Amino acid sequence: MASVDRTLVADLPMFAGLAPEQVDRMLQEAQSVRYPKGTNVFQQDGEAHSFFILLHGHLRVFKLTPDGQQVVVRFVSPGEVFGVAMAIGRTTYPATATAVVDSIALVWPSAAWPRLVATHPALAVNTLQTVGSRLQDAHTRVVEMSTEQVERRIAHAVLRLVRQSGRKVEAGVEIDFPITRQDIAEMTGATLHTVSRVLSAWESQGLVEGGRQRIVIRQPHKLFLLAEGLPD
Amino acid sequence: MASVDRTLVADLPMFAGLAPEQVDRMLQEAQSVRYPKGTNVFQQDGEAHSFFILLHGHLRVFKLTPDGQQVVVRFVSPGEVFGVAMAIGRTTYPATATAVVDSIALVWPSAAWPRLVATHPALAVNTLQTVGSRLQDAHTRVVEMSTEQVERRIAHAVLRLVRQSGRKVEAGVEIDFPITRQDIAEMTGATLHTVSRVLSAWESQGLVEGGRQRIVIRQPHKLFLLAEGLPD
DNA sequence: CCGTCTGTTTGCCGTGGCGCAACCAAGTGC
DNA sequence: GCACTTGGTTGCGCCACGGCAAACAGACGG
Repeated sequence: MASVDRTLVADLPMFAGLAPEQVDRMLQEAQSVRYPKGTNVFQQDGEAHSFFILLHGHLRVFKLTPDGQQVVVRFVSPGEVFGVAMAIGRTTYPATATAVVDSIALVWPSAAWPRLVATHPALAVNTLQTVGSRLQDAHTRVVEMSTEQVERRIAHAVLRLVRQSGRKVEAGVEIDFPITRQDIAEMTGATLHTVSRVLSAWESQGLVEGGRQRIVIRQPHKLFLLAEGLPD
Repeated sequence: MASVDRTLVADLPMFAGLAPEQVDRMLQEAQSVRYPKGTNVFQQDGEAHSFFILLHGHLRVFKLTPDGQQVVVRFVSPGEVFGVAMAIGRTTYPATATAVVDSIALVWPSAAWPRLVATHPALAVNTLQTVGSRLQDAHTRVVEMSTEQVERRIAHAVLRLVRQSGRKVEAGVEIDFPITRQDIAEMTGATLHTVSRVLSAWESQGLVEGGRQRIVIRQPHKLFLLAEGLPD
């Protein structure tokens, strides 16, 4: 097992309040695992054997409904903790996580969680903050889905992706992993068709420019105004 | 300050893993406060000075959008922890909590939280589980809003209310606090009018019976089938 | 007991966005 | 280089809901 350099991860919010030696000791218990593009890191309803920190790549976390529809819960970026099912009192994963590009994650056995939090109480506190902010995100999403129409929901979703994974390019800001219109649809409760129409409209206004699994935001501020429903 | 009998609250999930004396000591730091019907326990964007356990009554927690629309986040029932903004790393409350009936809550100053979790690590673990299950609820709601049409969403909302606060009466199961069609609308992302129409339709099928701020479910199983989209 | 207020019901109409279908374009594998 | 697959675009018709409007009924205060 290749040991992971502490300096890569010691600054993550997950490890706040832990002494460097403590972080080292935790890292020694973790494995670093590769997940090639398209593979599942864990599966909905599968036994929650592990929890993770993403080191490299991007994951798509989604729920599958009984009738086969997918709903994207979130995208995971490097540095984020995920798969903490055990910590929140579950024995199975509530969703599936798939690598959208080749990815690498640190993996701990869930069984180690109780001992780890007992030894490092800060872990529970840090995880509580992480889960708490996800709860707020989820509530924000509920509010948006309750009160906004599709175009604004899509705008909000795109802006969130920009904040989380925006990369500056010549033309503006690009979302730095492959994402389809279908993905955006599954994030916003819209259909592929509607998302496509909206993005096309934005493109013709010079707001964004698109491509296959690619979105570049040319005028983030304009998009923000649109998301907030303000006149521009 | 009236001291609260430990036996009333010691079994709550929040205090799991704490010794009786520890619970006693925590209770000594809490105040028991009355909130008459219609008053706010805390306000959205207000400073998160306290966290709470509801002893008696029912609260309606909602978010207000910039344009004045309300979205109900949840209803709080006796025994539940709420207002844990500080624990999840916020300095202000993300929503408003209003007493829908005369209510009583235990109140701790948020400032005491860091010391309390340091002394009783189990608190962080228990809160993590609570927040975690709320996160799952929120995700369930997102999935429902993304994939189901109104009638099924309303059915799911009503069934959740039944599970949380159902009281057996002669005619069936009644939701044991006053709730309006508008409330249901704000829980499901529908309008008052649509909710009213749906409930009327159910009533004419003998599924439920309604009244002013009152819903009695006469055939919970039928409603469940409807919620799951199964033929009956 | 009456006026008022708040919650509810119901009809009618308009429409946002979904479903379907056809077509197109860019990768990808052989 | 060509077939095939995957993702994207766009037109058309429809319908589930929302918006508006009007009327109603139980609760509450004076």
